Parts: sequence; C-alpha cells; structure tokens
Amino acid sequence: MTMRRVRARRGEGAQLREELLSAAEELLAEAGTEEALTLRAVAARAGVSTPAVYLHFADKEALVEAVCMRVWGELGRLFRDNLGGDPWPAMGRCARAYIRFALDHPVQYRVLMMRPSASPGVPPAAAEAFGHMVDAVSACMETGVVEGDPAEVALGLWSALHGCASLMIAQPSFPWPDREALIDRVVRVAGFGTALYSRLPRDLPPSEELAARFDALGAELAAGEGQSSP
Amino acid sequence: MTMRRVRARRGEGAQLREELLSAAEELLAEAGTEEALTLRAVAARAGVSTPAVYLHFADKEALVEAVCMRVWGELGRLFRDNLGGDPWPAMGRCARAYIRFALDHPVQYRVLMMRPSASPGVPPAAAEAFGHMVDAVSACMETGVVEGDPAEVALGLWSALHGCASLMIAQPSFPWPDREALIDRVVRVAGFGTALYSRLPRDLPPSEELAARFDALGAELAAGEGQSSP
DNA sequence: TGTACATCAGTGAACGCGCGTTCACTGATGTAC
DNA sequence: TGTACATCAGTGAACGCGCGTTCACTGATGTAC
Repeated sequence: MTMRRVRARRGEGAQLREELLSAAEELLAEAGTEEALTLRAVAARAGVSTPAVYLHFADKEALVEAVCMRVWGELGRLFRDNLGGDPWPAMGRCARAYIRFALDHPVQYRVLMMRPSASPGVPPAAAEAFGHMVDAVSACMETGVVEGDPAEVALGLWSALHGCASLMIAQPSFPWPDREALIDRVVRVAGFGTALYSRLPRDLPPSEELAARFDALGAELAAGEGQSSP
Repeated sequence: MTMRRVRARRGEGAQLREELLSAAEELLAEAGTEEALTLRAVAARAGVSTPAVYLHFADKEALVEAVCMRVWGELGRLFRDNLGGDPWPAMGRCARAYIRFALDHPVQYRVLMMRPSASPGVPPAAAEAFGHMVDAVSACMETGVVEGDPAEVALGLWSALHGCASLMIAQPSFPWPDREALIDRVVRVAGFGTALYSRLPRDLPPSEELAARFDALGAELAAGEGQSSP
C-alpha cells in the first residue's frame, strides 16, 4: 500500500502515465507473468484509484504493451552505447550487454519476447533496437571478417543471444556453467560460426580431417597477437 | 461440443487420463496460452463432465505439467531417432529436427520452455532429452572435431537451437529469411563456432588479418570433398 | 478585483463474467457367498 | 445360478473469488468577462 498520490495540477495529468508505467514494470517483475499483474495493484502502487488507469490506457493490454515499448527502448539504448571502435569487438560488447540485460531483467525480457504479438508488424521501438544490431553487423562486413546479408546475419546472431538468455531464464534447473563463462562461449561461438558460415563449402571432409584443419588454424592464430575477440 | 464419452469399464478408468491429455494438448495449441486453456473445455472435448478431470489430475497445474512431460518425451524420441552414423552430421540432423519440431508445435514449445518452473529440479523426461543431446556431442568429441566439456557444449548448442526456434515463434513480424535457410544457418553457425571455440586464442589479430585467415581456411576446405556438414 | 463557469484529474461503488474447485450424489459392474 | 454388496467411474449443481471494466459523480483550478 503506497501513500495517496497528490493530484496533478491542471495540464500535468500526463505525469501519471509515467508513474503508472513504472509501477506496472515493477509489479510485473514481482508478479512474474503478465496475467498475474493486476490493474488494481498498479493503481495502488501509483497511489491512485483503479479507474484512473483508464485515463491513460485503453485497457490492460495497452498498459502492458506500453511497458514493452519501454523495455525495447532500453535495449536500443544499450546497443547504441556499445557501438564504435573496431567493429568486431564492438559487436561482442553489444552481444554481452544484451544477454546481461536479459538476465538482469528476466521477467521483463520474457514478457517482451514471449508475448503473442497483439498488433501485427514490428513496433517502432523494436525496429530501432534491431536496426542497431544490423549496424553492428554491417560494420563488421566492411572489415571483411563477416560476409552475407546484414539483416540475415543479424537475425542469426540475435537468435544465438536470445537462446542463451531465454534458456537460462526459463530453465534455471539445468546444469548451467558460470554465467559469464556461458556468455563468453555463446558470443564467441556465434561470432566464429558467423564468420565461417559463408566461407566453408556445404560438403565438408570427414570429421577427422576437419578436426586437423581447425587445429592448424588455431595454431596459426595463436602465434599472432591483438585484441579483436568478438 | 464433442459426443458424450462412453463410460470406461471397471479397471480401465486410466484411459480417460490419456484422453484428457490429448484434449488438453489440442486445446492448448488452439488457445495459445496456458491461461487461456480451461478445464471446462478440456473435459468437454474429452466428452466428460468438468469434475472428472479431478479423478486423474490434482489441479489444472498438474494437467499442464503432464502435457509438458509428454512434449519432452516427444523431443527425446526425436533425438534418439536421429543419432547414429558419423557423429558430426548426426548432430546436425538432431539440431534440425529439434527446430522443426518447435516450429511445427509453437504453442506447446512455448509453454514447455517459457513456463516458470513449478517444481524445482529438472524433470526426468527433460533430463532424458537433454541426455541425448549430450550423447550427440560426446560422439563428436571422439572424432576430435569438437572439444570441451560435453554438458557445457551441449548447453551452448541447445541455446542456439532454442534461440532460433523461439524467436521465430515469438516474433513472426521480423524479416525472417526462408525457414529452412535460417535453420541451415543456425545449425552450421553453431557447429562451426563450437568447433572453433576451444581452438582459437582469447586475443585474436585485428579484423583484417582474421578475415584473411578465415578465407584461407575456406579455400583449403573447398578443395576436399565429403559429406560431413553439421 | 470579483465571480460564474468550463474543464481537468481524478474517485467510489458496483457489475458481471468466467473460472477453478468442491460436494453430495448415482448408476453400472464385478465379486463373495 | 441367484443375489446382496462394495467399488469404480463418473455427474449436476453450486460456491466464491478476483478480476477488468463502467458509470455517475466530485472537487480543485484555471479562464472569460
């Protein structure tokens, strides 16, 4: 039970909208699922009567949707802040930041990703966040380390990040290794795999020869030095 | 509305359990979410009164849980059927089968994976399915093409598959490429990335040199021939 | 400067639905003697 | 072979809760004159 909110002054009714959104996101994180979130609780936490929610949102659906748009916005900002510099490590930074965000906000992330999409089409905030991923990939293509269609490669990369994050969130009982170790593995596996995907032929030699080739590549690269891990 | 079911003969009451499970899985797929599934509808589809559900399941939760165990069973069978032969391509077959199953049963897959786990610990059916994935990875390690801890590598691989499947299911509005093309990309990216992960040093040369090394590897392998794609 | 008035930012109470769940029961069927 | 009886596989009706949503309203605040 929160204190009764002081009524906004005239012309400043929109303040309540933001306060309702914050309350809804908090309560969502506590409740665990969209269905367990109630308008009554949201209104109470904002210090307002239940029908006041309807002054700013058409219905519960619209409120949850607005919370999702907020989370997309945060994800977009995260990418933007990690771009720049050598593109290959920059892509790695974005990827790690994405997974960490998901693990730090598991409920929001699950609702964001797993909700049967209400309105068709990609919401603008989501498109913007994805656009930054495509940018990160495009930059890698200019240095030649990654090849292919930027949007398709970005989707593949996103799949890998999402898989790691959502599986750790949803199946915490499995024998997960250390969180940072797994993030490291997933990001590097996705990076190396993406770099090789367009270069290796469809039909590969038998496993033993393949193993020998990969060993040789590793030995060659171990000799060099630098800082461009994905 | 389905026809009234004929009452089972004495000692054969357990038949209803299976019929309720089938009805529940069907209706779940139609309803789209666990919450939209009602016991009334399940009982009606099985041709039985609502309280009859309680003869076989403690509550709704137990019914949904039992449906999930069924789906885990199907996934486990899928893996088992795709093992055998050269381990590297076998792993690829398992991976493809997994993603296809998820895309063919999107609602079941989402409920299976995204439900906040009711009881702690890994359910036996899930552990068995995951065990088959570990087996597939272990076999690859014996030929030397993959290195590392089998369970950890299997989790990384699973992440990749799950990411692809769940993202396509949850975000159908994104500009996905052809389904099979994406599956191909994800499986090969995960396979190549996993093979390289343990071989490449932490610090890599700058992007340009890296690109040249990858190009060289591709050219060498293009000369050989065989059938061991992941 | 005073005052009537429109508007804004809410409130209180209630409706009504649909769901999970419970309870007392019933009728067929196999079994003991 | 007949018959009383226990048990199994269900049924019908209702409870009660909690939720989203609606409706008529209220009191403060800025504005026109």
